[in-house]
Amino acid sequence: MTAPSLPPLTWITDASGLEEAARALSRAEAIGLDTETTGLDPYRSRLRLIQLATPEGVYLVDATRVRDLGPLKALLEAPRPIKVLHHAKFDAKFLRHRYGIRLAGVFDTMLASQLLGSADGHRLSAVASRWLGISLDKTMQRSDWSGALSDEQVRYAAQDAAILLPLRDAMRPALLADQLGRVAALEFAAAPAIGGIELAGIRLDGVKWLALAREREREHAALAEALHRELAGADPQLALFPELAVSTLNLNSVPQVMRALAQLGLSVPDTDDLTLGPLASAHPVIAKLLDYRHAAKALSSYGESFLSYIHPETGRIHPDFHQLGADTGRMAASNPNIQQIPNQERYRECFVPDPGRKLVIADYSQIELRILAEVTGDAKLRHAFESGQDLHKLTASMMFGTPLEQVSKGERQRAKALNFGMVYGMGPSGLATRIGSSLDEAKDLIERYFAAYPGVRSWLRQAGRKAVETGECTTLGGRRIRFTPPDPENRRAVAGVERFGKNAPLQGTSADITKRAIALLDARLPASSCIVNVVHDEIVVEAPAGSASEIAELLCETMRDAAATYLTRVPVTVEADVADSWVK
DNA sequence: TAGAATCGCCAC
DNA sequence: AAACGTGGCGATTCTA
Repeated sequence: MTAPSLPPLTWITDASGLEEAARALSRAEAIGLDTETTGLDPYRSRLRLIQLATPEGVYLVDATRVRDLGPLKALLEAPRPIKVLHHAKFDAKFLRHRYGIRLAGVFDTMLASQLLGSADGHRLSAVASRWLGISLDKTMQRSDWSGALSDEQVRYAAQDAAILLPLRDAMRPALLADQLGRVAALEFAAAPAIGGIELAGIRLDGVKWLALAREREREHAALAEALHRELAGADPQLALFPELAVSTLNLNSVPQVMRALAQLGLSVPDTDDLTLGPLASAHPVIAKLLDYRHAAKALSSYGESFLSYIHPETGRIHPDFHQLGADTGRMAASNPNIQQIPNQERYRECFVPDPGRKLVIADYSQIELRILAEVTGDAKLRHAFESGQDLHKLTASMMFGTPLEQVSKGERQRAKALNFGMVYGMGPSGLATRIGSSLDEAKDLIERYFAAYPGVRSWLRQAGRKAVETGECTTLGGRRIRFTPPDPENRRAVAGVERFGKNAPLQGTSADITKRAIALLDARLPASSCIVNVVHDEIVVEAPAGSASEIAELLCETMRDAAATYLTRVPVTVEADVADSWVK
């Protein structure tokens, strides 16, 4: 379980050494690539070492002495040799920021490990141990890399790069045996591009945001005062000491609010929006409580504290994107979660381009329903998209036998709920709650929906069954989503897996498409433009004002190309807008 | 008392 | 009791 002996080390401290190394490296089929930095933030930390490994030896580039990586640029940006990295996004960000190098031809052992779906733990040490039976000492990882390096640091740095080659040799056959070659190529190509998105960040107008926050603070305070009066006044005991009551009742506490409501004669099983919403019209205090919670949420998540995410050096927000954040293959984001900014204009208009530039906002229209049409092959659903007509209206027309031009608002609304519900594996009771109908009515609607789209019924049934039986779902991009099959006796667990089995291939294929678009865009966009945000089926690019309309066209075309890689029987529509803020 | 668990809610 | 999928996160409450 010890590390193999280290191949010879070659220090690179000047341009001629680098050129010689580049010649040797370009002959390799694959090279291990790793970097050591003084910190995690590309804007505030420096690259200290660049380690490049071949089976013959490891080159150590002293980045404090070699400022120009020119001789390596072509090699790092070309598809060959393969660059093997662990968590390529991290190194790619530094290389792009410090040297303008757009890393390509990547094999990422971290992503490979995640795709292979082994147990948790995808750090290099865990992966090396799992695949090579080697124990790596990572104590040097967080050591001080800013000054002179100890022998131990150098050994550690070289070993991290050297280990990547045998690691790839071990993982590649496993990926191929598991039919994961296609999705691995997709993820590997997207990784440096996603690093580019983090590096670019997105500008937030702090003045505007703060004004919005202040407005909400006033709202919040007024609602809190009114609620305290109404809720505390109801308690005969507390009514004797209203001042005390005002200071003790915590409006953010579910049990406390529940008790206070009970004293008003309003006993509720839950205090969430779904439960209280229908009661709001009859009870003003509940309406006020919901308003209060809205303001409280706005303030805690999207108040003044949000400004701390603005990077002092760039003046922009640089969220973390988790490439394989969801089991379905979707990305997740954090610090902040840029994918859950309120969809209201007053928030979104605070996200702006630099002066003289524009935001180009593009999104796929109803992509998951188009994927549903593709995978089910349902002739009517495919035809609906081919016709280019209003899908929900068309669905309503088929469900209710109403001529297209006579479809009522209510009919269209119900058809829309059905269309969206199908993507989530919704059942009769879920639909009934959603649209406020009886269970029988919901059952009738579902029956009408499946009568309109018979191919959808059979596919969904099969997808649910397959997930339960095999413990696996697949996407059109070749992604395999594996999980422990449910206990057949556990009806709830079985139902849950059935719903997942219906949704995951659709959501996951959507992720495949968006990631493909990200990778293609990174290669096609001119250097003056960059992707600044991605929200599942939406891509935002910042571009010079003068070329924004051309970039919009390029964005649309590229997103369509990405979709066409996986959807061959259904047309895909992309809508793009050029704007001065993140508002379409 | 720190961290885990839970509730509630934001997005697509 | 549950009730349509995927996440992240703030505030409160629980737990060791």
